[in-house]
Amino acid sequence: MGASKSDHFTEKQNAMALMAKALGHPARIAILEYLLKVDSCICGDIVDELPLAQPTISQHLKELKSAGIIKGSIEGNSICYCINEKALEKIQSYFGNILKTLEKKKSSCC
Amino acid sequence: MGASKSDHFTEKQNAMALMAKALGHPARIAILEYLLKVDSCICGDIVDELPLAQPTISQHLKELKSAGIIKGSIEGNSICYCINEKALEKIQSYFGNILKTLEKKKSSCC
DNA sequence: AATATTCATCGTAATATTGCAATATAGAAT
DNA sequence: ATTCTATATTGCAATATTACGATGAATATT
Repeated sequence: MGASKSDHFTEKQNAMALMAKALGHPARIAILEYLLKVDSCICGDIVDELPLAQPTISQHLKELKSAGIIKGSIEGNSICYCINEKALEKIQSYFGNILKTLEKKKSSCC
Repeated sequence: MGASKSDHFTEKQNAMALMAKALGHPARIAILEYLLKVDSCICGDIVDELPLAQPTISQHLKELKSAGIIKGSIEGNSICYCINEKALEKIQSYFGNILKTLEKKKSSCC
């Protein structure tokens, strides 16, 4: 196999999994952090920052974009990619809710 | 290939990617949510809750555990898995910091 | 002790991911 | 127009993931 049975889960579950998956690679985490460091838009090249070839980075950017983690596009000769705040806010609130629920329960086990 | 070049990235980046990757599948998100719903420990069977075969779920649990998202083990004839609060707190604070930095910058683009 | 129950592991097939070289594309600069 | 520069796309090889049937190990139940 290798294909996940996404039709059996809820929209929300699939959406969260998609974003998590996009962030499930150190290169893509590094890209996110670089986008954060270099103000919002990268008008330089990420390629020099990461130990990966240009096509590989381009692919990672594509994945991050299709997952909604980043947004933007090329503009002439320079990219204009930046972090999609809303996506991160969704992640933040998702885990925030889980943690809130966990604290309420305070069940002792494990 | 298919193997990620994790040695080129920082410990923190690899750690975050690992946790994100573990959550990058709807079944594992569903397991997390089920663990939350059923108090801390599942002493019943998740298998009946999810549309997946028992070996598959066992595998997903293993992955979640090795990523540190959940903890516990079997006890006699029943499992005792529960959410590892600390892992979720790490995720929460990671994205919290990013969002905080983003707000400070408030650069308009894209 | 024999059987049932519950979860883990093994083996394996189908598919996805990762990474790069080669190539394509598109705007900028000359 | 041609060349340069920066990014995307394609094609491919190596490896990882997902899923399940079959089997194994350990504890309960009878």
